[in-house]
Amino acid sequence: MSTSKDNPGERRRPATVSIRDVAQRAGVSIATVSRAVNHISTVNPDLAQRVWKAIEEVGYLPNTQARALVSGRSKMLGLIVSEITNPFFPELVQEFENLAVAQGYEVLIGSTNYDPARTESLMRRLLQRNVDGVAVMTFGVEEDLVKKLVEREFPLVFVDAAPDLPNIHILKVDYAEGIRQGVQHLAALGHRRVAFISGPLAQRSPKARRDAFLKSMSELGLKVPPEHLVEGSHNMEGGIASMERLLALPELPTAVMCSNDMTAIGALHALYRTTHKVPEDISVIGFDDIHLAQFMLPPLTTVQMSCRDLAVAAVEGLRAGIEPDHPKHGKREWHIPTRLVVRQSSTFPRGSLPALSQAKRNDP
Amino acid sequence: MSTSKDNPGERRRPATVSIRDVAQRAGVSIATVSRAVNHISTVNPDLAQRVWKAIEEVGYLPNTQARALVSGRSKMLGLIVSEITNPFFPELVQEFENLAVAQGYEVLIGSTNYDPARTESLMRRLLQRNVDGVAVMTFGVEEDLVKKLVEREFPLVFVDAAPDLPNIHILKVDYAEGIRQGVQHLAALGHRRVAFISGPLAQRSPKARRDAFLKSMSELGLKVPPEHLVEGSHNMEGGIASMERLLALPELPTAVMCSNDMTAIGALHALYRTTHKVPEDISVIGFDDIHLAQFMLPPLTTVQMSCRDLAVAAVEGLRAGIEPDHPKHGKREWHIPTRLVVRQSSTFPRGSLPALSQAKRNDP
DNA sequence: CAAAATACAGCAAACGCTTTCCACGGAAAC
DNA sequence: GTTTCCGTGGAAAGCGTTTGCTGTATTTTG
Repeated sequence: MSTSKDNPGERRRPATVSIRDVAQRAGVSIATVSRAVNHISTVNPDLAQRVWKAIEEVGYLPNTQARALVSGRSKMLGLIVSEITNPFFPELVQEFENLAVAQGYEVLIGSTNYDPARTESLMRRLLQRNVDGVAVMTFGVEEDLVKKLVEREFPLVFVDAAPDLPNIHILKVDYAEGIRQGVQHLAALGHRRVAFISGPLAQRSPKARRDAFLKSMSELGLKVPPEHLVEGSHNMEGGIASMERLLALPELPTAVMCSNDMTAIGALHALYRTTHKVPEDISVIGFDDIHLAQFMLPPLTTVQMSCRDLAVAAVEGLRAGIEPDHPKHGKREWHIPTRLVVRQSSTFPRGSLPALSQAKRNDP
Repeated sequence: MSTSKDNPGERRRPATVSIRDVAQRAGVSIATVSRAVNHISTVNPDLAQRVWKAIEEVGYLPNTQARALVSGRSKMLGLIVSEITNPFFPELVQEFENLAVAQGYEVLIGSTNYDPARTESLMRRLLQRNVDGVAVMTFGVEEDLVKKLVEREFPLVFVDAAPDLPNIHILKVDYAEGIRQGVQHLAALGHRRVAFISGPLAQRSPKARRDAFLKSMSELGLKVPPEHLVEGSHNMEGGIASMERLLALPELPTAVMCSNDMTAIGALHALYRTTHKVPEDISVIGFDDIHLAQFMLPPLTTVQMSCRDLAVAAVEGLRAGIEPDHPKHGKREWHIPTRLVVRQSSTFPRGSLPALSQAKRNDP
């Protein structure tokens, strides 16, 4: 029956306004209301006018669930991140959400916290809620996570790497570009002993960053002794611990690159507690360029990976997989550039004059 | 017709497994499957067993949308925050989400960014998605935001203040408690000139914090000259700017309390750039106790407002409003305690000896 | 001016699920 | 042995939308 029956007291929970109320008010059938709402051209403009007026008057909001049921599209997207409390992700979430909402989608966010069980149940939740697609923005994909979804031809977006299957989109972050810029920046300043604090190497993306670092170093003929490669955890605690390990070394590096900004911030903190000055004694470079980076002391030189770029590609990728007539329908790979942002946490190594005089080359 | 009809090739987009597939597989009616899924006691255990087995085999996930449509419950909660990029909120979101999910709810998150238009459309989105309740955790409620929802008897949770209406729950944060502890802590150390950097005073909660500060100060007979009260913006930029204004004063305060941690962190940064040392020259106290606080240099003394407490109260409040037989059904106010966490950003004012003169340290 | 084409409102059938109603037994009560 | 009752499962009625089809004015065409 219509929600707006004669007995106004006997409603369900929320006195929800349905399409029938609008129809009654406007004196038309619900079909006409539906068509008016969806801007279907066959409806008489006068009638449409009347319908819109009625909608305004009764305060009607189309029920998305019912719509989803019949259209098979929930207009919801899943967004999986590894840790919402890592400052990079809120920035990404923000961008993603803005873009998605602008396209009429709602976003269901979940964080894996690197816990497979949690990830498993997260996937189930998203499927059950009938999301139209999922962007997996955790920078380290658990393999089994994919399988669950790949079977159906489900629109998915991954970062860095993913199986080569229809409707699986992939955001190829160009780590090499930005990291090479960072390494060359340091080398040009005269640094020869550059250490690297990585993320958890079990994950693909931290590994890719470290590899890019090693490649860039070797391109310049610079050696990286194994003790200059330490494994962090992509958070501040890991950055602090890793930096402390580096500081315990008999021969200190003159510069440290970090796999992400939180690690770099942790490194800065570890250094503040010592007598070593940043950047005079040790230069520090981060990765991500989170908002916080520019407020560090000194402001952090870092490799920027724009979360706007990431979000745009993710949403477009998803839409391309969902909407059959999306312009980029065929596209499956999206290039995400990175670039160095020089601030004040990097300078000449102590005792070395501008890069002209590479006087002290302790490293062959 | 049934999804599992004779022509298995002609499905809609995602080859979704429906309740009918399970029924067919288990050789029972869909009603039986439904009852088994919902653990209704009247179903024969043997049959239930068979149903569960079939569910497992075909990989069935109940369609939440369809469920919501008929039950009138979407099992989704709205969570409104002011700025997802403010580190306090991701921590809150995380807690809230964990609790909600544990109760079978999904969470739709939105940030207002202090923009009324954005807030307006956010509300509309949430209503349209049929969320069962909304927690408005932005610490400064826009009045008109309430009206939209209050008309229906919609479960709502607010922080600090809200109209006195059925199903409107309110999280009363006990600012006085923690802030008094902070002020007394400073006074006990010997501070007499304590400045306060507030949040945007147009909002209720920043104002409440400032009032709590003023009250605590006057309780101790300490005067606060107007120039020691500066208005920040609850972010780092505001903290930096406000601290700089304080530093330009002819007579500096010996301690600064801040309305939230990001402000305090900004203040710390502003101080680092000068010759003033924290805490030797100026003590700094924050509010919130975000994760970052303990990693500051020096680790930040701050008033803790547990976002776990907040999240628990918010979820319980919402559930109390949604589920008619919830234990706390009548409850409408929830008390959120705050307490001082002393770290290393606060100490004796320079030139003053330990607080012998001042009676006794009376922080609990 | 009749016939055909067009425009467009309304009916009714899904969408996947829950819930209510009812029929069918068998067990307990008389 | 008949009646009452209860546990059980099948059939059907929605939940709020969209949409294909039907039907009726209205307009265009020959």
